[in-house]
Amino acid sequence: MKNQKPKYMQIIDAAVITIAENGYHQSQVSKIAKQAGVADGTIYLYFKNKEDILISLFREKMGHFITDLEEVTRSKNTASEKLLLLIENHFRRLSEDYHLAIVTQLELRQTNKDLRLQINSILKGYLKLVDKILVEGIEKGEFDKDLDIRLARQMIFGTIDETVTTWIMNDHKYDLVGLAPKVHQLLINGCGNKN
Amino acid sequence: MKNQKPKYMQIIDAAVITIAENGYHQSQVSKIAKQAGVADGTIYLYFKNKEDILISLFREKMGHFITDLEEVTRSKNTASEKLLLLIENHFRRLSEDYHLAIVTQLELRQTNKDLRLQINSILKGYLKLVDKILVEGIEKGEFDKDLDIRLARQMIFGTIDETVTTWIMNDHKYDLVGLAPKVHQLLINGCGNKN
Amino acid sequence: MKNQKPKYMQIIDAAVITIAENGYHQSQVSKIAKQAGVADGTIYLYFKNKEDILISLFREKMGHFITDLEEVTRSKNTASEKLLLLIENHFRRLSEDYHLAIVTQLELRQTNKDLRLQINSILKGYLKLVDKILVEGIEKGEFDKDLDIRLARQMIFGTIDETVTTWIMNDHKYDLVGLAPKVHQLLINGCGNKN
Amino acid sequence: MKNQKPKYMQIIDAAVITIAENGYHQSQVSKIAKQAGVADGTIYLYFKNKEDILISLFREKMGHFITDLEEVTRSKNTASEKLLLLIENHFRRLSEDYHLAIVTQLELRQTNKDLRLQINSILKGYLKLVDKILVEGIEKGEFDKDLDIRLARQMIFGTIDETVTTWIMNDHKYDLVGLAPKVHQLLINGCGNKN
DNA sequence: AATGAATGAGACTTCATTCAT
DNA sequence: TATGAATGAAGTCTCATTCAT
Repeated sequence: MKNQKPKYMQIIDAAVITIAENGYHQSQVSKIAKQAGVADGTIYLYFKNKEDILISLFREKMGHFITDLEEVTRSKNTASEKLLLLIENHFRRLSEDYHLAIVTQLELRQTNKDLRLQINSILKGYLKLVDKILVEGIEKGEFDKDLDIRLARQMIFGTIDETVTTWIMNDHKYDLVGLAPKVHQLLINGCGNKN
Repeated sequence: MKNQKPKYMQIIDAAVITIAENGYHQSQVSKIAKQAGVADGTIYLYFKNKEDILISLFREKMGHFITDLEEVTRSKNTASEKLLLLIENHFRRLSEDYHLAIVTQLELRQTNKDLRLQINSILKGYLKLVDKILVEGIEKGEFDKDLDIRLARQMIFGTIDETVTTWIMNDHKYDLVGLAPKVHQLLINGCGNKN
Repeated sequence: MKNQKPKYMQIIDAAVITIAENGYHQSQVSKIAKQAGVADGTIYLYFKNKEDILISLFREKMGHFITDLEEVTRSKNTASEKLLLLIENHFRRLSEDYHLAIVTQLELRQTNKDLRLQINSILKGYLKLVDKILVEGIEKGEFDKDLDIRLARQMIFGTIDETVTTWIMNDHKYDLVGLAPKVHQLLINGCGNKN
Repeated sequence: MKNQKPKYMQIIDAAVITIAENGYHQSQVSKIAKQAGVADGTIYLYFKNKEDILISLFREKMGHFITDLEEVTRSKNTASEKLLLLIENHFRRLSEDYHLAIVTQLELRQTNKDLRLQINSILKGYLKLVDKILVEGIEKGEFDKDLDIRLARQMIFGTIDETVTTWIMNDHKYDLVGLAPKVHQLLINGCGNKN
């Protein structure tokens, strides 16, 4: 693990709260520092610059998430079951940390192209996991053998992402995790073997 | 040689090019004005402020698009055919105007919440059209009668959106329109009547 | 008379209204033009620049006023009576045109030094009239023969001016003209106990 | 070599000099900052905005002045003597700081209504002191028992103010403080012949 | 004479980052 | 390590004035 020092995570957690509550453009370094209970300058002892806070935030929070997902899905036998677990975990994770959900779904997208490229590279792990499940499903005959993996992955990720974003935009007033089975069914139908 | 385009559209087109080429945060009003071939102050004869350029841009470009889609889909009989037309048109529209694609998929999302709320309200027309197709499909027995329309809509929009974004992130090096039938098949399977 | 063309006075009157209602800094040339019912550019056919409108405004409105005062005071025999007439006329004039009062007492003072120097030179005629009354009063034995004319003039003008300004600042909610006799008495007698 | 003055007063003093020498409208924040020997941004660590500099300037410079006047006049027994002290101190204060005199008499009056309202509220203390002297003078029989206090106050303030402004407009080429006794005499006795 | 669309210079303010302590 | 006062670059918008019609 990169940095076990308390202040490092302290600042990242402060950034999540600050950004969720004030929005990305109203989250000045000084505001994050105050939330973290450190001086402005201290931030720069732990992060190269402001962008580095955001990338680190995403890496720490989503990196663990992806590792967890890999472990969890290993326990299931079928691709379909793995996909359900993935969706459920994804939804649960963001349901449990509403601040983080706002930050990753809404606020972190207001950043420039460079930052988003770096975020995408972190997301690659997630997409690779989806691909692995798809390949396995095809091999096992659960999914259509002519399935275009790239498109299927985009459908799965796009649907999950859009579902979460809509949930946030509606002030998370309904149960997100409860939607998992239905979303799973939709996606399985999409990938499914028609015959 | 006078430019016959009214200044209003001239400035919007200049904004699309400038933002696509320089990124949202590097598209100063002065840069847009220079691209449009007008003085900085002229911008403010046609737009209330910078944000107004962006909202107008989206409304002009996407508003027409939605109206067009409504007309085009009317010509087809089945919901499935309508959905295919919708996907094809969406892909074609953004394929044909790569600058616009970058702006709507990447750059316009870096804006503040207010602006995105306005953009979302314009998008409502698109989402309503998707809903209409879904309802029709269910009534005609093409789609599962227990289909959750909101989730299906999120799948359709999320998949299309993610497909376009990925295409742009990969520097549009493959044919987007050509993907339409396969994307359509994936989505139809998802919504489809299983029995 | 300098300019008898209707538009000239039309623009000056529009300037008085616009400045009185919106304040000096919110009275753009375009706003004055709209109030006058002419195009922006037309203003520049009658005035060299914006400052010229203000100077002309002051000259037209106050120039006549000073000429009038000279005539009116000629009818009286004593300096004291002349001073009373001067005060009464000054107060009446501004009471009758509240817009003009606001403009000359408050708004026109927010201008730069150059403009105020020109305004002061117009005011010279007024101050000369006061001086003439003072000299006459001394010669006739009404006033102290050792009176410092410059200081006395500053007292008279300063007192009148301050009285009008205070009246405006209090939203002209009391009768200004009615104060004339008392102000006159003060100036003639001062605060002193005569016995 | 560090400047020991706290930055707050350093900036206010710089503003007085800058405004006196360049005029209000040519006193950009950057010019004041340069005069103060600080960076532009530093201004905003001590003042909310540009207007706040001016209000603070007036409060610091005139607030103390009014407090001083209250103390000084307490040492005298008669209202007449107190008035003389007030005039002398007023004149001396502005004679000694010519820059400040220009700023308060000419430049600060070119500001918008909001700012002037705030300035007026600071001036209230001065006017109250005048009122106190007048009341005392009436009670002691020095002044006419029928004296209209509001008008008398306007005469006193108006005369003093006009005298200072005229002195500045004449490039302070004569001794202002030396005028105090005569101004005092005028105000006490008026223009009238005492015989 | 009259129009009014177009011009473009100019300034306040913010905030990521630094560095002396 | 930690601080936080100080920095200074950079951009949106206004509005007096012009000039082609």
